[in-house]
Amino acid sequence: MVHPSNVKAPIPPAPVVHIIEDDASLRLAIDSLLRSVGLNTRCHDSVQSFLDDKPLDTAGCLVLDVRLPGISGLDFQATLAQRGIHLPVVMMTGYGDIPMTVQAMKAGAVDFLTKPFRDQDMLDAVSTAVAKDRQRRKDLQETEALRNRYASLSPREQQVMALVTAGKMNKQVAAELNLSEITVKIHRGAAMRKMQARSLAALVKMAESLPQATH
Amino acid sequence: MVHPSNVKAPIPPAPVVHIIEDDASLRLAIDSLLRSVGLNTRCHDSVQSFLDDKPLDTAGCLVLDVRLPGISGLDFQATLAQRGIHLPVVMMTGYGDIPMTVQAMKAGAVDFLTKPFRDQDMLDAVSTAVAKDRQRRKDLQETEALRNRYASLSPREQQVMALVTAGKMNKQVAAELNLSEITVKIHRGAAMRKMQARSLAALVKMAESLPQATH
DNA sequence: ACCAGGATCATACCTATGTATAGGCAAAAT
DNA sequence: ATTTTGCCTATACATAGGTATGATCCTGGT
Repeated sequence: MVHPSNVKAPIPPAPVVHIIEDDASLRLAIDSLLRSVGLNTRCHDSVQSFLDDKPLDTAGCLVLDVRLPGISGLDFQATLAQRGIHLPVVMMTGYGDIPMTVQAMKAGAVDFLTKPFRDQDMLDAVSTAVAKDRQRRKDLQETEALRNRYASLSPREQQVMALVTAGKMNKQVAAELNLSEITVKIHRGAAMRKMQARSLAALVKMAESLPQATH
Repeated sequence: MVHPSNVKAPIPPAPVVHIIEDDASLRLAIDSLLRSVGLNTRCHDSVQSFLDDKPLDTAGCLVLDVRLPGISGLDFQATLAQRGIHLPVVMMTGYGDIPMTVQAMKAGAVDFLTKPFRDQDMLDAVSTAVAKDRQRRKDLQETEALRNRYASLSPREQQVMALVTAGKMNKQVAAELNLSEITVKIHRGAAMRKMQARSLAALVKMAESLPQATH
């Protein structure tokens, strides 16, 4: 008999906190703090080390020093965005000033901690950041499934779906696309089937949440 | 003949910047700076003065000192939220620290300027804040019109609309509400008319954007 | 050469939806 | 007391939507 957890457990996704900090002792301190509350961690002494590693398939967050060898943590935020890495960032600093803080927060940092910080503050920030990433991934997963289904529609079916969800009647769609009404019905039915929409209302809602960017 | 601007001009909404700063000279400096670029302003030396005045019917923003007589600017942010005042806030400080900055930004401040700041920084922040408020008011206006129409529906019509926009067929709605199908059709038709929806798709979209909170 | 899939259309049939007309009932407003 | 309003129902008809069957045409790949 197999242990239940190997059979039906959804397996808690085990978030990974990526620590990027060049000071070894602080890095280790954060590492053991986070591990003490059951979080998985990956330690890096530079951004390059993180970029080479990047297991981005699991939820998590970044804990990032502002002052890093070679690049500022603030600039690195921009780099992350460019590369499509959307892990929430918890920023740390020893010698930060307010403009720096403002910039980091505007760029979407979850928190900005000044060294030395209290353990609890770090834990709270990481907890918030991880929750944020979980939510983001959940949303992403939902719309991705939708996109896949949408991509499986033939060009015509996509056209018909667009007009139908815009509120047009079959005959109007037919007129706009120079088709017979019966053909529109065929495409419409195929779109409903492929999109797994059991009602027009459901299809409209899907169409609504489709145009969302990749975040 | 009347001047064209008095006839068909949509009248630029004239945003108002509310300045709350107890230091008279700085207050005047900000006031003249903002007026120099054509913005309307209201000056206050305390939060009470602002709360007594509050012409909140026009778009605009708040320029707020962190240290104010009687209350901290940070606490005042919470007060504003409680009172349903959603003007974007540009925070200023002479002696701010990073935790303070983080808290203000988390609470939604548009920017956090350290005195002395450059004129251009203030102008940029105010410009962003005003644009934000314009967008918020625009969104609000749209959903408000929708809410009014929804409020004009009878309870039954609202029920029917909810089920119909959830994708149920008339007969299913009838079963759930213990009605005859024909009655559902009546309510459904009335809902479409009152909501000014020319198609089911339109009604579904309206239902989607209705539940939004007041921001 | 052959086949699969996409696109097109037709006939036929059934179901779903919309509206008009007409009536009954109860609560609230005038 | 009367009117209005919301709510409920029915019959009848018209339009819209959905699906099945069958067929033609084209294109890209085996």
